[in-house]
Amino acid sequence: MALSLSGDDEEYDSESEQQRAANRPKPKVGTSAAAIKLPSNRSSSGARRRRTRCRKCEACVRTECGECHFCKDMKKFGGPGRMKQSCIMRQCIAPVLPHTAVCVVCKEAGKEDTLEEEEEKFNFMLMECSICNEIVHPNCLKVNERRAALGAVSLTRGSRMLTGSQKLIVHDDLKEMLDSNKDSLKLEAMKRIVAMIARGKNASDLFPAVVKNVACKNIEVKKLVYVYLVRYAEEQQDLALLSISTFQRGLKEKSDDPYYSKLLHHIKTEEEDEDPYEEEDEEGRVPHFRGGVERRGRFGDPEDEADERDSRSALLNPSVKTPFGDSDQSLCSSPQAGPSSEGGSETQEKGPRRKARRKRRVPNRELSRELSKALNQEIQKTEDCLANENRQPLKVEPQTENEEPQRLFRNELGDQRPHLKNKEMNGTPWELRHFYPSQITPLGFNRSTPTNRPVPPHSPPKCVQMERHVIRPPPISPPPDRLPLKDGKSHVIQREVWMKIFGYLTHQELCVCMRVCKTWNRWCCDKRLWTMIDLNRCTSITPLMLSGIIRRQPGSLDLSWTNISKKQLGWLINRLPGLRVLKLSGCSWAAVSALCTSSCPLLRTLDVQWVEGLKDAQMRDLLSPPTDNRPGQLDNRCKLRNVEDLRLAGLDITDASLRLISRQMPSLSMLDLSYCNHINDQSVNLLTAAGTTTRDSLTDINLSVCNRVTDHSLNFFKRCGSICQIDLRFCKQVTRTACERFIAEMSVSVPFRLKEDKLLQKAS
DNA sequence: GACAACGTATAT
DNA sequence: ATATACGTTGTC
Repeated sequence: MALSLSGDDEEYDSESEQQRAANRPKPKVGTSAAAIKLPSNRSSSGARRRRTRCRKCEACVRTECGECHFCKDMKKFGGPGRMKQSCIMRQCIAPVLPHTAVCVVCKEAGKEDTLEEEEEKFNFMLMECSICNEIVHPNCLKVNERRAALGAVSLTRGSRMLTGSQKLIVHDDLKEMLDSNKDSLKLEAMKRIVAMIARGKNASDLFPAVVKNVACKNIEVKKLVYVYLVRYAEEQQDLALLSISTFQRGLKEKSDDPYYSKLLHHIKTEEEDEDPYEEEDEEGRVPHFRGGVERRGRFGDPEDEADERDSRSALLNPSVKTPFGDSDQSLCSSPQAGPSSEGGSETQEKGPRRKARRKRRVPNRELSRELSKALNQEIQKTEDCLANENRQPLKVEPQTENEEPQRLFRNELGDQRPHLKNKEMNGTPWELRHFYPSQITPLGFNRSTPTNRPVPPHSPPKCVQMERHVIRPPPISPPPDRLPLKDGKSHVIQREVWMKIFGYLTHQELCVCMRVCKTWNRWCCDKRLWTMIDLNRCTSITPLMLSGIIRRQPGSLDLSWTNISKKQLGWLINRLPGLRVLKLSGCSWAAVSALCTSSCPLLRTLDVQWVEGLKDAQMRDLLSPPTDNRPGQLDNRCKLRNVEDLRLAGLDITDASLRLISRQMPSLSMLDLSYCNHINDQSVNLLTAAGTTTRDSLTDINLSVCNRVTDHSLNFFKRCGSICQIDLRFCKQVTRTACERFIAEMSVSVPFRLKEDKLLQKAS
């Protein structure tokens, strides 16, 4: 939106940015820079406050790793100290507002700590409006609203009142800014205006001021003017507006710009080019905004590739688009748009108006398309802004157990914050629909290993730069405590009971539930319901999915047979401090190699079976300690030192790898070496040799379909103190007799039995 | 006042 | 697109 302004950059960046731009060229900025601040604009709404670490999350309580890029820059680790960034392993996953933050209304700090009741907590915790950046207690909004004699209105309306109260001032400011001869001010004004439109506000009184800027040389200003005019023309059902002479003049001046020359062409030919396909017009313009259900069916259809980005933008931003009166009914049924009940009501509320408008159809199909395209570009910009918003952690101050007040805030106040609602509300279900394509059937623990390695899709999607986005995990127990009913009462069943019920549902079913209403949407996102995220064989891992994963902070993540890229995987690992189980079977070594540079000290289970290209050399990289041996770099232990369950089936590894494993993985308890053709008796000897830790730690070893393993290996296993299961099924050189002999000999100390042919299991 | 590090401008 | 630099904010 203008939309690109996502409200976020509305106040905070504008002034400081301008100054910065002016001051930047010289590396050393004088202190005067700070002095030139323009407090006037800032006063109309709060400057955005920087967030600070929560000090509680797993990342915050860690010590610096000393290995990462940022640590190495630090003076304490011998670096120059120029980067001034936090250790990558310590990047807070739930940043909070600084404790000096106070409510803009009552000037007091967050008070939720003093309260017991969940709803009260919510009402008295500090929250930040992402449009105006003001920090308020939701309760103070309500109070304000009552004072304004607006009657009993919802919190949602309350927030609108707050922003609405600034409208007059803002309008005057905007006119002034548009009249100024500074492009930067014009740009800022246009950004705000388009943002207002996106919020459903009437900006028609600004039309004369905006039109003056049609000829503005600044391309950004011009684009926004264009967006405004398109919106205005649609609103007024007056395409003639689009060809007003000033507008044309403005475009002509920039006729070398394909964007504008194309548009100009359409405007010029508009009159003679009457649309002969009026009936099809609907089809012609709708594709950009197709609903999710329909889209799901089309997903992956190459013919639709071109539309995909657009349709996705629309899906992500239904209410951004809404003010522009474009097709929208598809969104009503769109699962993406759906989870939020207010999203639905908003659409319904505006429905009739839009229907009426639709009847008086814009005659020029081409132009319509052009408009849709332009609008979608703006919408896309918004989406980008939303992505950026992740960088501004939304977390509000104190972290009670019921976290994510901002999410709540957004949902509650979402109506006039299309950009927020879209991100929070439909980002989730959108991703998740793609998490579980129906054809997915997770591979088991490799008993039915494919004879032909399934080919993971090539050319992984490019990973957006998300390095420094802060993505918050879900609340542990999101409010409200009970489902609010229409009559103002609450449902008799408490949230925790619902949670138990939700606990019985599959993730796919949870995704359906998330579309029911905003409360269910919130509840169904509960971290406890997503301890394990399974994306096995999901053909395309998208950035949205990645952020969805981070928000849920799963303990277990299955990315087997996906086309995840190295960058994506590295990004994920660095942001999943609590990850215990990681399954990457069938991925490329290129991707898995991300583990070489990322530290995941808590990882307990690593599944890298059937990873193409994973041989001895790669195992060495995977298991070798960090290479930095400077003083202070004391951690020379293996990056995967805490892995207890290692799955290496189908790899071309030899004794060289096993030697490393036996030395570097002291906690290794379960080892899967099935289908490893190079594994032989000597390998088993290495694993069980005196002095190795694996000798005592191994409880479960899978050597099925290892054709070089013979009866002799069984003798080595006698040395293992903890061994409980030895799987030698389908090992051609292992005999049943040898297994029976093993059982007989072991019976003195540990009773074993044959569970299946050549599958030895401890009896008790 | 020292230190940490957020958020963004700028360089590559 | 990504990496680097740094003014400035936040904490102690």
